[in-house]
Amino acid sequence: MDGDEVRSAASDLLDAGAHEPLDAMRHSAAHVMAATVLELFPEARLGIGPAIRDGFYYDFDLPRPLTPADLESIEKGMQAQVAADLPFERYEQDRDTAVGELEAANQGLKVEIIRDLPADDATVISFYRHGSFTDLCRGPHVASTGKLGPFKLLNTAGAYWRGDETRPMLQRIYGTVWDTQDALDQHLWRLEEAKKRDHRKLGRDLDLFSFHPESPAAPFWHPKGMVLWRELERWSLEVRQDGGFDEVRTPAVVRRELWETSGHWDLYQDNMFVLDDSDHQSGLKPMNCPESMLIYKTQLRSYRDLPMRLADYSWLFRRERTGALAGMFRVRQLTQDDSHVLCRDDQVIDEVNLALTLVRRQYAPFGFQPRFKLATRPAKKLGTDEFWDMAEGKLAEALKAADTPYEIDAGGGAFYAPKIDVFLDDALGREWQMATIQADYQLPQRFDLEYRTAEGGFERPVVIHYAIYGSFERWIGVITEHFAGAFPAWLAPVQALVIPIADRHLEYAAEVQAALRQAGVRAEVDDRSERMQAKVRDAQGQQVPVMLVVGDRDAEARAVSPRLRTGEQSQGVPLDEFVTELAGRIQRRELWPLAE
RNA sequence: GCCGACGUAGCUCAACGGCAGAGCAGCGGUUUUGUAAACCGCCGGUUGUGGGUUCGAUUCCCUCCGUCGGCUCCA
Repeated sequence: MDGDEVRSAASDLLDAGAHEPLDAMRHSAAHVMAATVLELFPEARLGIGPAIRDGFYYDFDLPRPLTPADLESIEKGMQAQVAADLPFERYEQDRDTAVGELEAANQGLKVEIIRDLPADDATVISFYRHGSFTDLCRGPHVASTGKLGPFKLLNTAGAYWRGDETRPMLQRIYGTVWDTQDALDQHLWRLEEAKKRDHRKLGRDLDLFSFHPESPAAPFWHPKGMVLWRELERWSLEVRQDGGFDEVRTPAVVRRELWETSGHWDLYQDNMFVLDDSDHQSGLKPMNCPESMLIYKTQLRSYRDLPMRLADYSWLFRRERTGALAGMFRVRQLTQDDSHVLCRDDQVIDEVNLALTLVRRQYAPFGFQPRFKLATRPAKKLGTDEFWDMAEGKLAEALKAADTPYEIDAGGGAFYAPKIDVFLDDALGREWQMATIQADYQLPQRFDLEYRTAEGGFERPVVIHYAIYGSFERWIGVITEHFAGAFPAWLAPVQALVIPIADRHLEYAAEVQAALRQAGVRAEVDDRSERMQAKVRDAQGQQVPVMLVVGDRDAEARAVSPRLRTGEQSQGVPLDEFVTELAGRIQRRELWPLAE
């Protein structure tokens, strides 16, 4: 669930919002579920129950934790209500009556919602009723409970009342409902498929990385994972180099004074690993930017030096809260493909434009089509409205200059600057936020950066930050799930596996391997004393892009019989010809071989 | 950090108050094979940790560690 869903969930009762038929169905399903829960637990207090992407949830204050068996009985109760085909009826009440009735029904949480509604007379307190169940609700709903599509309750989870961790924790039940059985089955299949592709499982099966309790949430990279990492790194550095970047590297242990200057000591310390030495305090760096500021300041810069583009791929350390950790998606030690551009104010648009170009280029060999959102000023912000008008305007202009369609994420900006967020849709239709591009006017001020102008005066530069993969860790997690472990050949840890049919073919297999390696292909020989069929099976399991079966016929003709992991195979392909073709595809970073 | 669930061999799982088991993997041997699993044998465990209840705990209770689903956080 992403941030937008959270926001829409929280404002559900204040917002007519859902007008899609599917949304109405989902919201109605939440009511049907709440009705059943009240039957089973008459003392239950109701929180909120909105439609969300793919389904719905409802929050309850219950006398005891729910069990999977409870979910089953709730589902049964819901089925009964669907069978009864109870109509949904809307009615309105004035504020006092509504509060009185809800208080009588022990629904204090609902009372709180009403109390927080705007107090003007135009505010209508509307309720929806079906059967004996009524709920404070803006609607709309389907006509009757019989109109609910096929549904399934998925899981339960704790959720703070109104998303506030100082408030009581309620029990949330998630469910999904669709207009057809087919659509429901497909959704359940996607959930199932996501489980199979889980990068934590594939990372182990493909021997890419491991996690250990000795260093929770910090990945240990195995040889194959490291190959993948280096390929990704090589590609992103190539993109940076073509974009006019220079690479730098900065220390991990940094004294407190720097973080005080950057503001992290005050604002981010909870997320930092702080080290105490005898005479001073330090912090492991959670971000690279402050240190790049120091590099900038080692000389008096001229307007001619700008833009100065620095890439810093150092290790970062963030003391993430235990409950937030999630495989590669949230780790405590990470590496960003971090980019800082120090430029003049009049260069901001061009530099953001360049960033957008680099983002698209870096994503291309993965087959991703990024989508962009302009995240504008939040309620709690630094700086004047004039500043925000200017900063948002520049980002918008850069998006336009780069001919980039985008959405607006109103209020989604950081408190000190607007940003452009970049999103990807993976093979299962899941949305991931990856890159973020920010034009930062605060940090140069904090570090008192300046440059000599043509006129001999001093001006303050702007810093544009972005990381395109985001972090290597998270990127590897995402692409592992996107490709289900079947990485394109240019990324695959083993690109070609030579499979000799019998021991007498080992010598020729070694020749084939040497020819491949000569051409820059990561090639191995499966010299185990196994049947060829078993070697093929294992290679398929490891998602090796290309298997090269060699036997008598091949050795004699200096040929190979390739099999792609897609199942496609041919025989007697001349060795040189095949090596050239494969090496070419790898060098061009083709999205190959792909299942259908 | 909070709510809930989970933790048994390298992996996937069984046993659920009474001798801890299977498949795969690994190792040894046999087999030398033409495109998704050859055959035989062997090894493998202080049931995450510490404590409690019990004649007896993998099983029940508590602590801690870790993981998972969410919430919160993601300057």
